[in-house]
Amino acid sequence: MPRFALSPETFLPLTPAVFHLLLSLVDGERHGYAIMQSVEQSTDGEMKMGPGTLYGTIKRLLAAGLIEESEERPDPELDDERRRYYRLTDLGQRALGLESRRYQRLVKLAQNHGLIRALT
Amino acid sequence: MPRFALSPETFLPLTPAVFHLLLSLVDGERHGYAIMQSVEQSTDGEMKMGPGTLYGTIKRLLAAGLIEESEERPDPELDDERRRYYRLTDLGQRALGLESRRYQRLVKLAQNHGLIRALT
DNA sequence: CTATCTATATCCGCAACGGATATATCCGCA
DNA sequence: TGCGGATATATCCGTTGCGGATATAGATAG
Repeated sequence: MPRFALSPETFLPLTPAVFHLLLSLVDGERHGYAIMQSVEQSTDGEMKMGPGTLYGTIKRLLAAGLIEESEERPDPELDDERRRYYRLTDLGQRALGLESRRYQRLVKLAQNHGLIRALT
Repeated sequence: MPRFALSPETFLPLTPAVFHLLLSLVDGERHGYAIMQSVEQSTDGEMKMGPGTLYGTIKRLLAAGLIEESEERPDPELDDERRRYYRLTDLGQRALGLESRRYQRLVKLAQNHGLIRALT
């Protein structure tokens, strides 16, 4: 936990790995391995996150205060004790929102220059 | 110049610095210092590219074949001999288009998760 | 009972970023 | 005409982050 609450702008731009990891937590808690699968699935296999990137990035995001570990466990029947669950902090949520808006402006720029068409 | 023409997909995802540099060349040739100013201006000062990032990135993009140096000089009256002009290669153009579309899909994802609103 | 998947974690080489520094030219202006 | 700030390119190098390889071990299916 950082001694001073940093403003989310200081983390921008996010690296692609960080962006995808945060995005995979936007709907609720997930454990590491599930994040890995979620990133690959939501990008149709385009983005693959190996264990080195995954756990290294988790560690950095914890230290930066963008995610935090959850103590809640699911039903013991469905649980796997090895798992460690993570969720977005308010700071992480805000950084993700800001970065998404940044992407949106870049898409607009690219459209204005004829690189891509607007979606119908 | 690479011995084998790589497909543009192999360069994805682009780093933010690379993306902005390529984007600033999409409308035509520019010299290094003008790229720096263009990036800052087109992002309303949000993205600032110092000389270390600028010239280091230019060197890497030349080696990768995404940009190339232009031999054409403007009117001698308007010219500054110190300048070195660069333009996108076909490969660079394609990589930029692919990355823009990738951003577009990510924006869509973020919208579906309520992180941002769709633009009118 | 054994192979494969799940799950976490660390190591470490490599690439990229980016501030600092250096050098020199261009240009407006006093 | 000469002074200073903006223009312009380039390198150096410390720090960060990526990402494949490797290790360990419990869960699961056949």
